[in-house]
Order: sequence, then C-alpha cells, then structure tokens
Amino acid sequence: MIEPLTPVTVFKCLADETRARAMLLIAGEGELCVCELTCALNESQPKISRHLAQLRTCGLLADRRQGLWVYYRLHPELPDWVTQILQTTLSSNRDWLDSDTRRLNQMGDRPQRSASCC
Amino acid sequence: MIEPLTPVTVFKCLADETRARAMLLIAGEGELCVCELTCALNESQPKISRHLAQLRTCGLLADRRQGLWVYYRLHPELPDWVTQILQTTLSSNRDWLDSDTRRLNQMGDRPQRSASCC
DNA sequence: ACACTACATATGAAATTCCATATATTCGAA
DNA sequence: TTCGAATATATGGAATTTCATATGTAGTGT
Repeated sequence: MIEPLTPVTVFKCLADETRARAMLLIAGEGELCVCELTCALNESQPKISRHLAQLRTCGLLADRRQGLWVYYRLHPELPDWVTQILQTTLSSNRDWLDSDTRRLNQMGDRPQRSASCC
Repeated sequence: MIEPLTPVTVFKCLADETRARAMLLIAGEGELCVCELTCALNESQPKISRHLAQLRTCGLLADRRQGLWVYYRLHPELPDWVTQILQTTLSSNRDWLDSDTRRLNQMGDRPQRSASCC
C-alpha cells in the first residue's frame, strides 16, 4: 500500500460502475479471477483488467496468480472502515448487484481454485 | 430525491475533495451554512456553492434558507446505508478532517441559527 | 445598495474506453 | 527436451468523454 487510503482516494476508486461492481462482488465472494469478473460484469477483458489494476495500485485489492488465472481479493491490510463501508453497501444493495451475481452463478467452466499455499 | 441513490451515484458524489469534506463536516455538525463551509474548507464561495448544489441535486443534502444564509444538512430521507457510510468514514478519519474542523471552530461571526420551524 | 446564491459557458485536465498487441503459463506433440 | 499452440491476463497508444474550475451575469432577500 503506497500511500495512506484517504476517504477521497477510496471513494474515487468506487466512483465507477465497473470498479464498484467488481469490488462488491469480490467483497461478497471472497476471491474472483479476471475471467469470472469479465463474465459477471459482462464487459471486455481489457476493461476489467485495467480497472482491477487500478484497484490493486491504490491498495484496495491484492492479487495472486494460480496457473493461468489471476485471483483478486480484498487487500488483507485494508483498513477496517473501508471493509465496513463495502459490507454496508453490499448488504443494502443486493438487488443492484443482482444481474452480475446471476451471471456469475450461471457461468460454466469456472476455474477450480485451490489454497494459495501450504 | 429524483432518482434512487445507487452505490455509484453516492460514491461519485464523495469522490471529490471538496464534496467529501463538506459531507463529513455536515454529517458531524448537523447543519452548516455556505459561509461556514467556505471558511472551514478554505475555498472560494462559488466553488463551495457549486458543489453543495450538486450534492443537493443528487439527494444527499437538503437546504433551508434563513435570512441571508442557506443551511445545508443531510437529506432527511437519506437511506440508512449512506448515513452509516458517512458515520463510519467520519469516525475513522477525524485527523483527515482536522484542519477543516479547526478552521470552523475558530471562525468568528458564525451566524446564529434558529429552529427551522415550529 | 449589499451579500449571497444560481446559472451559463468556456477551457483545460483527467479518466475512461477501445483496438491491437505483448506477456505469461500450461499442455501436447515432435 | 524443445517447440509451438491455446488460453488468460496485461499493456500501449489514440479517441472520446467526463469532470473541475474559472469567469461573468442575473436573481433573491434584507
């Protein structure tokens, strides 16, 4: 995490349709790879990849590669207040995220994930 | 409140230094007029006015005029999750808001406010 | 008159997006 | 082992759009 996460930094990250939906999906699912997000959000792969990179650079997300896939999760050192905001937003806006969640659950061939270590 | 407050709408409103600080100050103080915010945020009056208008149009703030002054407060019908986000952010970022709070408290000639009705 | 707010427009900067391409990993075949 | 194909992801560059600011003017209430 390069610079401290100020409120404005966090809100700017969430002030985009693609990034907000990706963050809430990840907050709800724990971990998602790029292809799952591409499918769930129904957007082009480069678009998703760019936004994820931005969220990672800002310190909101962390990534790990497993074979072909890169999985993104909430950054483990994310300040509590940011996590709380995400959970609050998620639990009151399930319907807003519904179509994305549905596409994710209907996705075939979702990559197997295994533990990152051990 | 014209359109429903989606997460992205709210985050876009908060994704600006001036608007975020104004919202948190108002969330903390209850109600502030334009000139108080101008002083606290140390910005030009038209700039403050413009941002407040935007927050009002989106449905985050409500205003009332009292004599020369226009007071802004959180919109009374603000969804709970938005209020929670503001409180969470505020209580974990007092230091970030400190200089603004200080300028507000040191401001002389703060206008008297009276109850809006009854 | 005075102080503040609202509105309209212009301008410059930044963010977003798309297309094409590059990189990385895995797997199978020579 | 080495090569090449296939899949997943990342990036470069350009076009577009969005956003914030500045400025000027008009309106409103005391």
